[in-house]
Parts: sequence; C-alpha cells; structure tokens
Amino acid sequence: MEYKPIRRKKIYEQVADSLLESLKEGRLKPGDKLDSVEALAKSFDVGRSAIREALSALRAMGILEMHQGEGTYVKTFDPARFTVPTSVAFLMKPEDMRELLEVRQILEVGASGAAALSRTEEDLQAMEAALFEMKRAKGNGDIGEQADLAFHMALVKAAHNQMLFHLMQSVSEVMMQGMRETRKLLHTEEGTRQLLDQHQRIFAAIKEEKHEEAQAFMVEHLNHVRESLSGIIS
Amino acid sequence: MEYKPIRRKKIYEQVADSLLESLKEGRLKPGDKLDSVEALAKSFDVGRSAIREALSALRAMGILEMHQGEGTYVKTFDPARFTVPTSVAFLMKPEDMRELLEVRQILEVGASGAAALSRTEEDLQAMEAALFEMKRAKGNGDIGEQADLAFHMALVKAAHNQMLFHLMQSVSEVMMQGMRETRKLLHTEEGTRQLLDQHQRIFAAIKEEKHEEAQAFMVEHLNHVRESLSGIIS
DNA sequence: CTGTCTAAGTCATCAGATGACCTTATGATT
DNA sequence: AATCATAAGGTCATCTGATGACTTAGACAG
Repeated sequence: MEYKPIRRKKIYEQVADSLLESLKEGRLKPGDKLDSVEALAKSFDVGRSAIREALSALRAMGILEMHQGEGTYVKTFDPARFTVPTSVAFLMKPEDMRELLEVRQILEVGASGAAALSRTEEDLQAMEAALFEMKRAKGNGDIGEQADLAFHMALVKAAHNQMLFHLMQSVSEVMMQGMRETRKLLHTEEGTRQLLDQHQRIFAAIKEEKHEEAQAFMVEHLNHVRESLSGIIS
Repeated sequence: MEYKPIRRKKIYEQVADSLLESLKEGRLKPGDKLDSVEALAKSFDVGRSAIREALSALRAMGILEMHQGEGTYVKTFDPARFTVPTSVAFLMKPEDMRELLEVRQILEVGASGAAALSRTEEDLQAMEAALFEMKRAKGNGDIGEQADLAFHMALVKAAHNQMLFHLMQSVSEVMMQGMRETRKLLHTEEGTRQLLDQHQRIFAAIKEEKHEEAQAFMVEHLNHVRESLSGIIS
C-alpha cells in the first residue's frame, strides 16, 4: 500500500519555494534587490519570522546575500559555489571514504587530461614549485603533505575549469577532514621519494601535452596512494 | 594597503559555528537529540530567534533535522547528500555551461570505467532496457531523451558508488535545467540512430568488462554530444 | 490488553520593540 | 567648489511574549 506523505509544508518552505520560482521564471534576476522583510511579510501575508527563515535558507544555499541595514540581494552565479558540502565530512564512515577516494580519483584523472591540454607556462611553474618544495621536505610529514597538496591543486588549476577546480577542492577538503592523521603516514622518507617520482612523471606528461600519458600516470599514482591507505582506513 | 575585514560575526553564525564545532569534536553525534530551542537559547544566552536561525542554516546544510513537536536531531551521513547545489542552475551563463559539460564528461567517463569493473547482471539489464526504449523512440524527442537519460543513469548506477551516483545525478540536473529546450534537438531521427549506436558500443564494452574500451567509447560519445551542442549553447 | 484522552514538551509562527548598520540628503566648514 | 559632520530614513539583527500545531508518553476506562 502507498500513502501520500502527510507532512504539511512549513510556511518558510513555501515562501522559499515561491522565491525560487520567481528566480526560475526570471521575475528575479541576479543582482536584484528583494523587497524588505516587512514588505515581503505583508505580500505573502505571513509573519516576518517566516520570511526570515526562508531567506536564511536561501542564503545558506548561496542564492541570496543579506546585508544588514541595506537589504537582501540575489547573488550572481559563481563557479566557486560549485562544490560538495564539506561540513559533513566528520559524519563519514570508512566505507564512505572508499567511495570518496574513487570519486577523487575520477576527478583528478580527468583533470590531468584536461591540464595536459590547457596548461600554460604559469601553471607549469606553479607545479614545478610544488615539486621543488616536496623534494626539500624529505620525510618531513607536514611540509611534504603541504607540497603534495599544492601540486595537486596546481594541477587541477591548470585544467582551467573553475567548476572542476572548486569541486575538486571541496572533495579534497572532505577527504582531509575524514582522514586527518593518516595522511602524513605517506610522507616517510621512502614514501616521499616514491610520491615525488610519480608526481614528476605526471608533470612531465602534462608539460609535453601528452594527455593520455598524464592520465595513465595519475591513475598509477592514485592507485598507489589508495593501496597505501587501504590498510589504514579500513 | 590591506585592511582586515570588519564584518562582525552575526550571532546565529557564531551559534552555528559552535554547534559544528561540537559535532567535529564528537560532543554531538549523528542521531543525537539537541536541547530544545529554549534550552539552547538559555545556554548560549541569546534569543530564541538567533538559535532558530542557526538551526535553520544547519538544516539547510543537511546536518540537522527539525521535527515539529518532537525536537531537533543530528542527521546521519547519507551519500545522497553528496551533491552539488542544483538550485543555482538557472543562474548559469553559457560559459559556465561549457565548464559543466567538461565536468560531466570527466565524471561519466570515470563512471564508465568503474561500471565495466563492477556491473552486475541486474545493471546490464537496466541498461539494456534503456537501450530498447531508445530504439523504440525513433525520433520522438521526448521519449528518446528520457531513454537517453535512463541509460546514463543506469550506467552510473552500475559503478556501484553512491557518492558518484548522486554527484553525477545532481550535475545532470543542473545541466538539464540550464539547457531545457536544446536537449531535445539531439533526438532527431538521425540523431537518435547515432546516439543509439554509441550507447550500444559503450554497453558492449561494459558488458565484456573492458573498462578502457568503455571509457574510450564514452569519451567519443560525449565529444560527439558536445560538438552537437556547441553550436547551440554558445 | 486495547483504545482513548490528557498533559507535557517542543517546534512553528506571529507581532511588537529595540538596536545596529548603511545610504543619502542636508548643511556647515574650509 | 570640495570636504566633512550630522541627521533622517530604510533595513536587517535580535529579543521577547504569546499562541497554535504537533508528537510522545502516560493515565485511564472498557
């Protein structure tokens, strides 16, 4: 048997939906200033609290900005908002982690390919700087980890796709939060050497614009990382 | 010259941060029931509104659930929440669209590879059913599009990675919203035939567990789609 | 044991009041 | 004329008291 969900719609949800509707239909455009809370309350014929909760929700979604003393505005789209929610990282279980690692691998392999085709001289310099740092770290977990991260970020940046960049960044953040301590374990003296080696191969491929090769090396690299981690996170 | 940002923290932000902190440090765990709004207001020594706004924000982030008459609870992590915000789709510009298409391609190519390795008989059946539907559509834009989507979703599902699935789903949704009408244009009589052909090749590769082949065909397929679209969305 | 009713706890919402903050207009100062 | 200080108006931020809606659990009658 099927029953329809009872759940009455909360007023603030209705208000939020209505505003979203206005956005979709173009009655509200990015940059527009909304009516004041009081005006909206009168228009919708609800209390101000309900309006505020609706606006809060939309603000949390990144659709609105509220400026005290000034008004409420519709934000313009910003690829930086193209992210995955990072605040839930600490709720993840080890099995979630495995899925996350796979997602990251997919994104990063794709990014490698794109980077090989789009990278500029500047991008190459950034990556090279990270490699240099990594070389210098030599077993120092903290520095090595920093440099490692910097390399990956420079790589993703070289793909020149902001959405991809921000998506990747948030995925990384979730991963870091979820792993904390375990990461450093990779950066032993021997570990760093291996990682550096892999990074350099990837870098070389990107430099020479060989995108398939770059992807292949990245796959190899991340497989290696996953293997190293698999004993730890499970 | 540099100036530090003035912006005083709003009370509800401080409250929200504090609660997040508690979560990170394990003082609050998934499933826990929070104190009542009144109690929290007294604890933090702020008004109830501030508490409610903080809770609203956390709810919007998917971290809390508020049940009228019952209480407020910490949600458990659900891979379904591993999505990109879809509500901003209609704010996207054509250039954003291009980036989005690339992200989708990366995800889906990765998914193809994973699907080739993880697919079950059941997955294959679902994909085959979609192909059958597509064959039947023959130029009917609506049905063809539906079947097309169904195929891609079945494929991503076959990768057996829930995060990937939900991420892909939300990315698709954003894309659809942003394109609306233009999508159907692919499903002309000739167009459907070509797409069907490409899908079948991908399907075959996945069926035979040839993951590199599956990826290659998917790349080809999506390149074809992108080319077809490029004239339209630019 | 079962179903009904009631009470307590809690969220949802409203409305009034006050403070904080930003913008703009006005007028004084240089 | 340009600059600064002040005041006024609009708006968000917050507190508070009140009321309604809803859920759960316990009391109670059959």
